[in-house]
Amino acid sequence: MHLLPADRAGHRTIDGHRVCEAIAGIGDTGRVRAWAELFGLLADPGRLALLLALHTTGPLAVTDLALATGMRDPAVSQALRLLRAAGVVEGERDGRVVRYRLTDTAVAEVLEHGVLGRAD
Amino acid sequence: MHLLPADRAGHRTIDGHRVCEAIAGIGDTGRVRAWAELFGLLADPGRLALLLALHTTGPLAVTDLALATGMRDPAVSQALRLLRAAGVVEGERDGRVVRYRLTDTAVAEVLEHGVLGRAD
DNA sequence: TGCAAGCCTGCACAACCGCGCAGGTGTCGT
DNA sequence: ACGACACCTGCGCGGTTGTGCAGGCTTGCA
Repeated sequence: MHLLPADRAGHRTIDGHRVCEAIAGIGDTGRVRAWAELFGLLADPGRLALLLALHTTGPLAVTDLALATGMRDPAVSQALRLLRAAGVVEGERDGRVVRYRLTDTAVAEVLEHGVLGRAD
Repeated sequence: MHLLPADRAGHRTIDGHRVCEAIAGIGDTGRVRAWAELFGLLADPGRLALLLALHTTGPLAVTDLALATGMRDPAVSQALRLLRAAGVVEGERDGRVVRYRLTDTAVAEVLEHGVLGRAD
């Protein structure tokens, strides 16, 4: 198991074999980056509150989201823009109202297993 | 169910009842903040790789972590400092080597249910 | 048709973050 | 005791991010 990329070959190691094991555990760099980006979307209290609201009560309008979270509507709009660009939420127009809903199952599961359903 | 905080009472709403439902779904603001902070720790590719390595292969030294992730040791040190301040990892000294291990069960579960054990 | 509501955008500001480099401290081997 | 090693810290830089304000656009209602 020589998973060590060649660009870092001439270095001392403490445990040696464990390094390869760790590299295997880290896995594909692209996947790590993708997940880091996803976690970054959850790293803002405003966005996290929005996603929680959308996850628990389904489609919601921007104004109601602003009211529920205490944010101003431009902030909500901007947050939803990011989330929409990431494919996490989708908005559907109904007259002059746009209702957003959560579309990403990975985010939904992280919310469910993570922040909800936990005593601590 | 009038969960709407008094500071935002004189506003129009689209759905009304759903707003209270959403507020209930969001829950305690402090908890949301705490989780957002936790997700923020996972939002960096370097830190996420470190945590994955620690989670899959157990205690690891700084040098080995730097080798496994491709980061330089000051970067690893700084990342571990943040994680240690947050109570996510702990370091144990063994001579001039410090081996770190994952101590936060919430982070471990998010890693397990989230980035690992998933086909997409 | 005119007005208000709902939503989006641009701009400018401040704050934060991650990184690399250089240098410091404590520990082990000789 | 001396040098090498493992780890940590301070400093400064560049890039990114969240936010507020002001204004524009589309839609519904009177």
